[in-house]
Amino acid sequence: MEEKNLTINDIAEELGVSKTTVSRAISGKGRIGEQTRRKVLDYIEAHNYRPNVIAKGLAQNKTFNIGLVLPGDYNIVELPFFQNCMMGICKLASERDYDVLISMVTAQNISQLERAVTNHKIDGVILTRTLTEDAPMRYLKENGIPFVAIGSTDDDTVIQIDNDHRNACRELTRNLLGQGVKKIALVGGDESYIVTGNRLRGFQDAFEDMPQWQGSREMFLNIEDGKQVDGIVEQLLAGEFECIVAMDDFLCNCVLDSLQRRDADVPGQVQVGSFYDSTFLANHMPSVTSIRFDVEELGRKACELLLGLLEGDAVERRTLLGYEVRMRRSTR
Amino acid sequence: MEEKNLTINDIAEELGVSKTTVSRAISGKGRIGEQTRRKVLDYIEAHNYRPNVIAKGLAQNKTFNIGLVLPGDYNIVELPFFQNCMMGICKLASERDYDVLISMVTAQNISQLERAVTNHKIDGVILTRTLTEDAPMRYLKENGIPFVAIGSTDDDTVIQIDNDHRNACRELTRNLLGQGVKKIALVGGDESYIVTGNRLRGFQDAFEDMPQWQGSREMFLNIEDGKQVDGIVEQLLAGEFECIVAMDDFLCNCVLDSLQRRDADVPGQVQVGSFYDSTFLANHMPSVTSIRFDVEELGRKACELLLGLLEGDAVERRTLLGYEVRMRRSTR
DNA sequence: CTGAAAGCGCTTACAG
DNA sequence: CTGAAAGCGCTTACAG
Repeated sequence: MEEKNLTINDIAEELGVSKTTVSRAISGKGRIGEQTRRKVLDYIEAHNYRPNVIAKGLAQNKTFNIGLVLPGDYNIVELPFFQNCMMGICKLASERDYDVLISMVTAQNISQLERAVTNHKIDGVILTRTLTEDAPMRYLKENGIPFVAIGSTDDDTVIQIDNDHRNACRELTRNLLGQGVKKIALVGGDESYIVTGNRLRGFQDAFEDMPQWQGSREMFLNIEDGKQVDGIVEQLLAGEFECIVAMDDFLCNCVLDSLQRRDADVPGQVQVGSFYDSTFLANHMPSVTSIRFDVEELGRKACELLLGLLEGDAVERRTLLGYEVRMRRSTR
Repeated sequence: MEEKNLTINDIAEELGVSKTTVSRAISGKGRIGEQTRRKVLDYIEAHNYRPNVIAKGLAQNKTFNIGLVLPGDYNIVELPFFQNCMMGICKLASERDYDVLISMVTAQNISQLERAVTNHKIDGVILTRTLTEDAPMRYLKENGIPFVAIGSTDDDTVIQIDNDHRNACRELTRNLLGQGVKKIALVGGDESYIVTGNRLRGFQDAFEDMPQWQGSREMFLNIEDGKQVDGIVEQLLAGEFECIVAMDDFLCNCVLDSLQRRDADVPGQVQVGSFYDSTFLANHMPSVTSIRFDVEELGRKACELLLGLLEGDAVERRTLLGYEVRMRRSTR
């Protein structure tokens, strides 16, 4: 069990070859006789030797670690997103023999990220969200660290990957309008999140798509808590709005709570939809119309981009992943 | 900005000393003249040199990485727990110049953990939960990897740290009984989670504490979803139970939903409590009586234990952290 | 107090 | 096709 760690040196001695040869057999780089290769590989297999990645890294000036930046100041409904992202990233990294090292940052404090970088512990970084004023991103750019951003940003020097929020919201909204909704409202969150802008644009796109649509619409942004939502809902009920779309499940949940407390029937009196399905509302009664993204795949692809970047591949600057609009019982 | 990396060698040359001396100035190990030390340290400060931790590690046969094992198969309400844990761990690790490398495992697949270990990428591991049949734990023990477990286990050769679930549940239950509840039920989750057993025991302790208490109690375990809960609630309402305690916020939420659908007033007709406050129900109306733990502190302490272990300190085998019972409006 | 040398476990020109 | 040697950036006996 506790067999002392085999090294490339041990193997070389044991097999009567040089360690150069052993190294070549393992890496597959450099010419080497087929027989010698087999001999080495067989030995390795038999003694299940695993090269020391750290030493390899030192020699190649790499770490085979990628940094994953996770927000320390999250909203609870965002958690499944980060978790699924992380899963996709970890899986791909693992397949390619990289490891994932995490740095938790807040808007005010990115010291964990700085540490990982200045300590030479990572080859590149994945950002799991983008802000309009993005400290981690700025830091990485200034220091020339390779990174990819999950989320969107105007800065098109950064490699970014995102779900197509805009078109997803557009399609969901269009569906609603197409069903004859005449008074519709949008409740959205923090505008310092870039995704908020994208969702908003998608919502607006839908109206441009349907110039024949007649009715009134109302938009509320930077809404933070249930209290505010409750006020808005009160106002909307008074105005006899028939449909409320929330930008995410947290807000949507607030809307539903508020409607329930006010005895408004969903979807009879008011239809409700969410622009982001975090699985929070999956089991809600009635089930809520929303949009589904494959977040694990998003993480996986992001990681693939970063590894490509690190290995010098030409890499797509901007990747947009699909979506799936799910009309459920909270709308008609 | 893109100044090529300074090495210990560059500094030695620049200062006309040996690299041994530079190394000693940095590490503080070995005798060294105060003047030389200052000189080196000043130079380092001025050029803000950071030693290459990887190289240091190679020389010392360490990595300065700890592995964090996170479940890939989680229930959504557990997420804030893992997130807060991670925060505490990352903060302490960062302070001590360690990094945190994550492995996501499931009951069937611990390959990410195995990779990190066999690739020599970590010095030790933190487990973020314990199961009765715990594959990661078994693997770590078999391979002699130092680790600490967040959560409890019977195996007292393992270093473990946990919140005092048992006493917390005991106190909460006692409060309820003390208020004159006569028919009380417990709804609990998966018994393969050790914490389930602890909560159950705490619940039972309360009755032993109050032998004078007269009434009926009912316990339901291994409950998985809202459907099952709904059935139980129906049965309990029929039996005129006045209090339902759920083992966690997920189940509690199911209970509340079910009660609401059945028009049962909380706390008027039925009082409701939760044995674990994940912040999910924090904003619920009415606010839910439950137990609060300082999870970030838990993670922090766990990390402290592991680092102590790695540095050869004598380390407490079993650490139990406090709790806070919060009586709220869902009970009287 | 200080330094030369060997070593950690790999890789990679260079020479043969 | 194969190997001796130098090197990645540190540490650490050992000697002085």
